[in-house]
Amino acid sequence: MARAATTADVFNAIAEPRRRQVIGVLADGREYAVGEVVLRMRMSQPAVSKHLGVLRKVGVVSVIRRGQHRMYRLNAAKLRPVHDWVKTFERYWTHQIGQIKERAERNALERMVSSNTIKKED
Amino acid sequence: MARAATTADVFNAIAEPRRRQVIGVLADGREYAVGEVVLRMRMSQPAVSKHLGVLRKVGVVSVIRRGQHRMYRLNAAKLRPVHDWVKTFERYWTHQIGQIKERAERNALERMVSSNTIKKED
DNA sequence: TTGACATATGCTTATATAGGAATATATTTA
DNA sequence: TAAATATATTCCTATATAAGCATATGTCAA
Repeated sequence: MARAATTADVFNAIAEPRRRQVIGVLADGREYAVGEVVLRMRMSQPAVSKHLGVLRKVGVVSVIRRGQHRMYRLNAAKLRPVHDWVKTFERYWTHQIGQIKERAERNALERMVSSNTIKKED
Repeated sequence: MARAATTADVFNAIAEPRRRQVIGVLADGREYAVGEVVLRMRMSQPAVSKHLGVLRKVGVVSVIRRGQHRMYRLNAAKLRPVHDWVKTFERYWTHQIGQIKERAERNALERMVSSNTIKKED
């Protein structure tokens, strides 16, 4: 089995740095024509178009046509699964780091006691 | 240029669902032997070993050898770049959604005015 | 209609998977 | 030493890039 497609889900889509950069351009919530994105990034027009295409397929951006332009807009809500998933680890670096470390070590000891490494003492 | 390696950075490493699942097992901060992870997931031992290998290369997990076991532990701090990046979009779904939408539309209108679509009226 | 402009798409190439199966490499125990 | 146990590694294959280049498609303007 090969790697999942970049369009498989948001996690895969944002794995590419250039794509996060594109998202960064749209981050102010305004809509941008492809050409405007190209100007703000050091990338070719086809490359930008393709990245926008991936982001569109996963719903992270939406498009509407206006004249000869295609206006792209960020649909930040689609980033929420990433946010929610990684947020569950917030506690590991938000203050009480010491406490958490301690608890982990205490638990580790607990497990050692019931591990086969020490089964001799049974 | 091909897709970046899964070991290129955290974003690529966590793109794989199975890998997030492995992280989920280690999420309590305790250390786990490979076999324990295998038991908690419906995956072969080699598969788990490989995923752990990727996570180790990007520093998301650390290993220590204890007897014939390899104890893996989550190093959640490495997930922080993901957290920090996606956190900047929190405002889009945390309350005031209406306001933000409004602002975006107002800006969109502003841009329309100076766009060539309406240049006729010049 | 013709040309200028904006954007998407097709093609090519090098590279990297993820998982299964088999096997190698410890390490412990009898 | 041999068997058992735990984990890593190798080989295999189908699949999917990302970027550059050329080109197709669509739209506006004169």
